[in-house]
Amino acid sequence: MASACYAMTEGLHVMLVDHDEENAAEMVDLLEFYGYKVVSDEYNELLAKKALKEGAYLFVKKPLNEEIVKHLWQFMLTKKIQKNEVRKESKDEYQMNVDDIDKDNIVGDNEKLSGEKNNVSDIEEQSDNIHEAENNIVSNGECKLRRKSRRKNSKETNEGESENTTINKVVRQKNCTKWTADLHAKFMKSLELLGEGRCYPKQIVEVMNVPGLTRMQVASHLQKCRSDNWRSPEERKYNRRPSSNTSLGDSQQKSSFRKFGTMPHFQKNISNQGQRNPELTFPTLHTNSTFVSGESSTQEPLYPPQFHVQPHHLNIGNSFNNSFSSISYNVGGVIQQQRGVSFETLGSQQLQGSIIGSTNYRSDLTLNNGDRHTQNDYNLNLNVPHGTTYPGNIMLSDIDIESNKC
DNA sequence: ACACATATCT
DNA sequence: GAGATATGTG
Repeated sequence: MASACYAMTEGLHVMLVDHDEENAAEMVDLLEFYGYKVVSDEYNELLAKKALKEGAYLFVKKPLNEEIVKHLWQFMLTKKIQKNEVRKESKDEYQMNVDDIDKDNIVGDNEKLSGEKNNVSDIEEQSDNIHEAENNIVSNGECKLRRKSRRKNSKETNEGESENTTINKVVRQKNCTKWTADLHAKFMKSLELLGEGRCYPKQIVEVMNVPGLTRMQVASHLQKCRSDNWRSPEERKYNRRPSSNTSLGDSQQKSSFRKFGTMPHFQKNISNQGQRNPELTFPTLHTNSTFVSGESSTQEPLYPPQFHVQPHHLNIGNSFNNSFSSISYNVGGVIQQQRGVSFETLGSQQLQGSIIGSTNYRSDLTLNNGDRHTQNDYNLNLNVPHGTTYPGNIMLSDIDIESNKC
């Protein structure tokens, strides 16, 4: 290899963006000559800016000369060290590494660079350790370890990044689903359609029919909603949950009601409600004006699907309408709901209109009509006008530029 | 093996 | 705090 620092460059990827195909081809040759993996893309300024925003280390203005290309790795390494130091909060080590890499000295210390490279592939090593552990354990933990391994493999497959295995092992940032108001509304609508006892993440995903949305994401969102007593994100934002509702802490409360695998049945929970341990009685939320329904004990609102977790929300009747109504009337930070309003008559269309009218909904959005969320719904909207001039056309990164970080 | 609920992490 | 990921369970 042409460079003495190949050990450092071989794991690096350079995204080359150049509208001049001839020049791009030359640059690819040059970069590859020095051991960089080149990810060549068509001229795409949006992608370029996005990559920088997402963490690309360098954006070099062309024309590139050989010296720049030859030592791109140093800039990347410096940035990586800095990033690691921020994590470790170890200023001493940081200074040592920076000192070791004399910026005036083009050729770095191969041994130290190799060590740094090992840091880059920490994840690979951890992965190997897992496999080692699996091989060594033959007891009851074997099944669990297998499962762990399977999950791991499955995850890698699902990420759909099989084309570039090197990037796969380094890049772990995932797309971060933004639960926008409309997406959440669609989520809630799905719950309504599924009905009590059928609100499982898998079913919800299917009903929502949002491309790219996974069961895990829905499950996570479901968990969030449940943990906050089925209040919409907007509602949660402006109406804090009373902290003095119970003598038990949240964790204790949750563990007290942990039931795995199956969802509770509506009737069963109603009949059991009066027999619950008084210590486990849940607070009522309607005193916080976030929700209004009949005030009698038999008409306490129910926030499905997890009745056993939120028994204090039980309501015999159209529970979902109540739940949705709560959302409708509390978005935008203003509680508009009035006591005594009957939500039994609120249909989904009313719900939809209410939400759209008070938030930033897209006017063309309709719930559960197969409306596709394009990639832009989940990725950054850079909104960069065509023709914007950028400082250069080569970026060096060790992250997945297609992913959004939380 | 799978999906779930919950805990924990980022 | 939101969302992703890990863990334990049925």
